[in-house]
Amino acid sequence: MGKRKGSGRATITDVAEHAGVGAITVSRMMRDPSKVSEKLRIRIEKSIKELQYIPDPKARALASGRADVIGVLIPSLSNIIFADTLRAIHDSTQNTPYQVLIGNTRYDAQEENHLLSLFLAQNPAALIVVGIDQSDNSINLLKEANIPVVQIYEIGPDPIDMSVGLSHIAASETMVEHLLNQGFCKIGYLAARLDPRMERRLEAYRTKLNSLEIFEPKRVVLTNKASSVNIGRKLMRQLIDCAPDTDAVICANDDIALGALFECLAQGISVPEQMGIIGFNDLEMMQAAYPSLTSIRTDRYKIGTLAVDKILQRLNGDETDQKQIDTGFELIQRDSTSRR
Amino acid sequence: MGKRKGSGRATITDVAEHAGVGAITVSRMMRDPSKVSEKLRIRIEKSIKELQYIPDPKARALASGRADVIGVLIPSLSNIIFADTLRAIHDSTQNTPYQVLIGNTRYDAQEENHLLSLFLAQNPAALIVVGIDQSDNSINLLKEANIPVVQIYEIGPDPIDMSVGLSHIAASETMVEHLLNQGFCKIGYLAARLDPRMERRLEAYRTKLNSLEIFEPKRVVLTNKASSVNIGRKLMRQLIDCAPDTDAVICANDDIALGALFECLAQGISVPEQMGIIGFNDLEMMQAAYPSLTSIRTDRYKIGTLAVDKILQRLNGDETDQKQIDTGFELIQRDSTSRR
DNA sequence: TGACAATATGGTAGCGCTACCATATTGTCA
DNA sequence: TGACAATATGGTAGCGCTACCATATTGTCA
Repeated sequence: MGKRKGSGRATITDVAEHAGVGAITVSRMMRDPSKVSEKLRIRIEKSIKELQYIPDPKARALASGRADVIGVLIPSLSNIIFADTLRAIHDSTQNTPYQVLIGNTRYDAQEENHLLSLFLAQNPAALIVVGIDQSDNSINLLKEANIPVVQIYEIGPDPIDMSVGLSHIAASETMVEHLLNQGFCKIGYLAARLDPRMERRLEAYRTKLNSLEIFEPKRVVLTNKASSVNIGRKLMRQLIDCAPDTDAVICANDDIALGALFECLAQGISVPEQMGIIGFNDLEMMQAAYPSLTSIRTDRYKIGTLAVDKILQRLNGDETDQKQIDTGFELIQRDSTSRR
Repeated sequence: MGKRKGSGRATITDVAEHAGVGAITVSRMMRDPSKVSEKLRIRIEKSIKELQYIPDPKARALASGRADVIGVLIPSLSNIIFADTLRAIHDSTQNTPYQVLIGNTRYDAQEENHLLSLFLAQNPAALIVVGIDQSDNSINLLKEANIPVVQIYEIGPDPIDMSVGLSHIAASETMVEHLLNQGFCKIGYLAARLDPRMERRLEAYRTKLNSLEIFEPKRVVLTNKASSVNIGRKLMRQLIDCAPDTDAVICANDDIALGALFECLAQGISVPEQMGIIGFNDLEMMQAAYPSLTSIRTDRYKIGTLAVDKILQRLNGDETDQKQIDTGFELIQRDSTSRR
C-alpha cells in the first residue's frame, strides 16, 4: 500500500485500469479523442463516467509545463467597467479548457508587477492586462514569458504583443467637438482620481480647447478621491461656484455625469438649456436618466471577447495578422447635450 | 541532460544546491521559517533572492494534496453587489498564500454544480458560495469535500458549514413597516428577474401586507428581464398605468429604484409626496440622487471579509464557535420616503 | 506478397514540490 | 558523564499527470 494518501478521487490510472488501457491513452483521449480508436474511445468514456473521473488541472499543468489558465490583471474589482469585460472573458472561455485567474492591481504598478511574477510562476497560457502603461519591469516579464499577451481598453503606438481597445484621445476630441457643435462654448471638465486613460482624455480636452483658444483652467475641477455619483455632485457644485458661466461639462465617467445631473436638478439648473452634460462609457443608466445623458459608448464586453478570441487563435497555432484591434467608440447623443 | 525541458525558472532544487542544503529544508523554510536554524535561514533567503525563486503553486498543491486556493462561486460577474464582496475577498486574502478562483454560475444551479466539480478537482482550501439554495447534488459535493465552506448573503436554518449574511425576510418586513410608519398605505412592488433572495423579500412583503389585509396583486409588477435602471422606469410606468393610486413602491434593488425615480421625474410625480420609493442594497448613488433615495444598507464588503476570516480561522486550526454570522442590515431613510 | 509508411498504443521518466521517515546534532537532567 | 529527549536536517518516494520514445498493428503500393 502507498504511504501517501491521494485525493481519494479517481485518477487517470484508475480509469486506465478500469478500461484496460494505458494511462497515456486515457490522457490522449481526453485531449484529442481523434487520436484514439473508436473502440477504446468508447471504453474509456464509459470508465470515465463510471468512475466520475475529472482530470486534475494542476497535475496536467505540472507535467506539460503549461497551465490552462488565462491570467487577467485589472485595476479594480468594484468598477463595473472592468466587470463587464471580465464577464466577457469568462463567457468566452466557457467552453474551452481555460480557466480565468483574476488579479487586482489596485491601480498600482508595483502590485501589478508583483502579481505578474506570481502569475508567471504558474505558467499561464496567456495574460490580459489593462492599459498601456505597464512598468518597464512588467513589460520585460511579459515579453520574456513568451506567451500571448493582450493589452486592453487602450491602444497605443508600441504594444507588448497584442492589444484591443480604443483611442481615448480621439474619444475626448469627439466629446469636445460634439459640445461645440451643439453650441456650447464654455466647456468644463469634472474628474476624480485619474487613471491613465482618464488622464489622456483630460489632456486631449486641454489640448483641443487650447488650440481653439477657449481653454480656461478654472473650468477644470479635479479631486483625488475615487469616482462616485456623490463626488460628481460635489465637483459640479464646485464648478458652479468657481465658474458659474460654464455651459457644459465633460465628465471623466458616467458616475460623475450622473452626479452632475443630480446637482443640476437640486439647484434648479436646467439640462441641457443651462448646462450640457456628457459622460463616458455609456452605462445602462445613462439612457434611463431624466433628462437622458449623452455619453461615449465603449464596447467593454466586445473588448473582452476579442481579447480571448485573439488568445485562443494564437494558442491554436494560428498566427494573427492583426495584432491591434481598434474597437472604437460611439457618441450616443441624448437630451443632456441636445440643444439643436 | 534531462530529456524534459523545465520551465526555465529556478526550482527549489536550484535554491537548495545554491545554498548548500537539502531541498526539503528550503521547502520548510518557505512555509515556516521558525523550523530552520537562523544560519541556514539566512543562507537560503540569500539564494532565493539571487535566483529570484518563486515557488510553483501547482507543484506544491500536487505534492501536499491541497491547493492554496479559495474558490468563490457567484451568480453574476457584472453585478456590483457581488463585485463589492469579491473585492473584500481579494483584499482579505492579499497577505495570505491563498489565491482566489472565481466561478460564474449565471444563476444556474446546474452550472453551479458543474463548476463545483471542476473546482473540487483542484483540491481548494475552502469554498464560498452565494445563498442557501444550492441543489442537493451541490450540497453533497460540498459536504463530502470536507473543507471550510461559507454560504454568503443569506442566512437560513440549515447551513452546509458556515454562513455569513442577513435575513432577507426581516429586511423586507422592515421596509414595509417603514413605509407604513411614514403614512404610505398603498404599497407596490417592482422587481425584475428574481434571485432567491429577491424572491424571499417579495414573499415577505406579500405575507406582511396580507396579514394587514392591504395586499393587492395589481400593485406587484414583475418582469423576467434582468434588473436595470431602464427596467425600473418601465416597471414604474406599468404600475402607474395599472394602479395609479399606489403611493409607494418597494424595489427589488437600487437600479430599479433609480429607474422608478427617473420615471416619476419624467411624469412630474413628486417624490415622496405622491410616491415613496425604497431600494435595496444602498449603492453609493442612492445618497447622491435628488431627491435622495431610501434604501436598505447591506454590508457587502464586510460579508466578504468575514467569510474569509472564518475560513482562515478554520484553516489555522481554530475551531469556530460561531458558525453563522448575521451581518444585519440598516434602513437608511432619505428623502424618497420621508413624509413626516 | 513483401517492403515501407502510417496509425494506434504503451512504458518510462520527469514536471516541482512535500509527506514521511531516518538520522545527525544539540540540550537536559539525574 | 551518560541516557534520553528535543531539535535540526536530509533522503526517498510519490502527488497525477504528459513528453518522449519505443513498439505493435494496420494500410498501401509496386
